[in-house]
Amino acid sequence: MQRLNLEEIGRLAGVSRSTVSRVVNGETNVSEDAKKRVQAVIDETGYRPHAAARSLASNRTGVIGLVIPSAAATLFDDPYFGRLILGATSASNSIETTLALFLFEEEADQDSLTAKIVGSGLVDGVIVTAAEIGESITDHLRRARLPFVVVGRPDDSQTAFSVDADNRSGAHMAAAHLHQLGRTRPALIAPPSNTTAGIDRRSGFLEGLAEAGLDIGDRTAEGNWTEASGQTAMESLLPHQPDSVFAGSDRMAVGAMRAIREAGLACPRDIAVVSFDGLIPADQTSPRLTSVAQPVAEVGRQAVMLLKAVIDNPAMAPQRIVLPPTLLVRESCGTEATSP
Amino acid sequence: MQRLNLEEIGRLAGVSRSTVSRVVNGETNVSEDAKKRVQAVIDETGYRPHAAARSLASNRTGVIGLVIPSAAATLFDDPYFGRLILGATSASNSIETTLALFLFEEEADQDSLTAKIVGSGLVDGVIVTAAEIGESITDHLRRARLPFVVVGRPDDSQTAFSVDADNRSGAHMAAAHLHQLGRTRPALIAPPSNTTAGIDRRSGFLEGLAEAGLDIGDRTAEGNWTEASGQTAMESLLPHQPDSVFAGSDRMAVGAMRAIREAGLACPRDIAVVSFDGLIPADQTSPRLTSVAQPVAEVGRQAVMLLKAVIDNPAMAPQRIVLPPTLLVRESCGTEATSP
DNA sequence: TTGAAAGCGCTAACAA
DNA sequence: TTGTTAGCGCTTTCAA
Repeated sequence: MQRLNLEEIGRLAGVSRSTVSRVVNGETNVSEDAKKRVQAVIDETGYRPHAAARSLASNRTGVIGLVIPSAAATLFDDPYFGRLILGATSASNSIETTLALFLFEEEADQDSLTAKIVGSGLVDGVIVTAAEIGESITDHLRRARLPFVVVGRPDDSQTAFSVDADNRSGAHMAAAHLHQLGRTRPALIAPPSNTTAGIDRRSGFLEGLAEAGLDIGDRTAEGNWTEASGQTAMESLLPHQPDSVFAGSDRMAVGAMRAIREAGLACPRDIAVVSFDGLIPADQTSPRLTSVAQPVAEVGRQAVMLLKAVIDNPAMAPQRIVLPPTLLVRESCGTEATSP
Repeated sequence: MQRLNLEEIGRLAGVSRSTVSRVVNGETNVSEDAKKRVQAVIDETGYRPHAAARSLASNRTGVIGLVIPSAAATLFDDPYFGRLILGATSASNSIETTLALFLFEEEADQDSLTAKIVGSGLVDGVIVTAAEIGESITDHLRRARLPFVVVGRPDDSQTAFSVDADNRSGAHMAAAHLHQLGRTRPALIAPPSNTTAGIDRRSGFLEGLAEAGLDIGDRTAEGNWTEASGQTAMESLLPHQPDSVFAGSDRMAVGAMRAIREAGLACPRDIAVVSFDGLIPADQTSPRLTSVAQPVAEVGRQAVMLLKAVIDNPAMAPQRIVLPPTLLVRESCGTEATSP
């Protein structure tokens, strides 16, 4: 079984390899007749262009990288990255490019992997998930002139391409929801303030509160995304007698609900809970969690599409795509306004 | 900024491009002196070989594929694939190869994606997760003579390379554990019988029971991996008054525990629960779930290593690697034997 | 609209 | 131990 090549297809179709190449690449300057003959031979033989040869000649690999930094071990405990990968893969498939995954496990990996990514010409561009503020990867990429798109909010949204969920407005919605239901003593379990998502969710929530004429007082604590931290935070909040709480992530909300239960209080009666993410299956909590759902897969999809655009047109002006979250109203906030 | 190539490095080091190539590829027939000079230039310039050119000349891409079939949307709700990807990526990084991800979302994708994978010469080999019995992907791969390793138990373990957790012995351990704790009326929530993992876990459990002189009676039901199915199964089991249950997956166990709780029974007092997977965080259930943990990341790692071996030595004899699970004893079975 | 020909950066067989 | 040379399969001018 030997590999078919352009020359061979050309021979079978009675044209030169150049013409076959033109047909394969959908160029227009080919006669209908030639095109038809060539296509027939291709279909018949199942010919597929050789990726490496193509890359070498065209300087395009048809591969994009998805870079996920930081200790990934914990990352997969929540469905976020799975969803992101899913969306990105789906979009990649739809545009005939393949997705390569790069996980940084340790700090040490970062430099060597980055060098490998930019140096080998293996990818046409990369998508970088900006987990924490102050990444150096993007610097490397910029220096190497390798097209890249950031998922999240980059430090310099002026010069970078990025796709993000609208954390700010999502958190704002959560505040409005609590207010609508008549809650007057909201608390906040904020996500880490060393992440842009954390910063945006916190400020969006406070903004929403202010708009509703509500005050957070000292009913605020910070968690680190985990369930345990949500529980601890809620425990520290209980003495301040909140009647509702916004947890900056589903997992922290789960912890918070446990704290509420263990304190002998009821959710939503005593304390309404709303969270951010919308990633955990509805029936995994009781009562089912009301949450601001961010469109994670769609973020992945759009990131791929944006990256493709940048690759195809390197002169493109920086662009930031912000995708709206949706409020999933379930039972953890109740559905009727509490009487004041 | 123009790309450095072998010729250029050779010029700077005063040798031919062949010698540089030899140094880069760690061949031994190079004089110490030449090697040193070349290496110095490489370090200085940050030269990296061009992946595509290398592939074209050597017929090796340095890329392996990880193929995850079936509707992936639901797959990421449990941490299994995340862990697998993690292990595979980590191993790939350690052997200087990169991992490309191929997800089949729909049946339709399967053929076109498979054709793309085998036809384009994009990968040196692939790892296939065999979710369900009767895959046709492996047939394609075999026909194309593309090296592949199956994660799970392939239909024909005689002729294929595979890596798997020892589902059978793991389930066996679960049975022994229940017996040791003095439980005499065990029930089984079996995983789907159209998966090899499901078959193995069921038979391993029954075998363990038999060995302990216990009988399952009609205390058996089948789930479909989901929490909801575990709950339904447990509900159907309750009338048969089991004093313990083995759930074939963590998620089904969570559902089962909910059914137990909602029936007004206590776990572990009335019914001990042991599950398989060990994937969900311990404190996510109450009581914390006793589970047979399968080494998922390690399976991914070993699959990569085995694939590399096959790629490097195509004549290798088929090999199956089975990794032992470990019993995570927590509280859902109690820790002391119940009095008979 | 077509074909001829050069060359992408590398490996590997061969010769020296 | 080293260098020379011939491709790998494709894209892409350029000329016809």
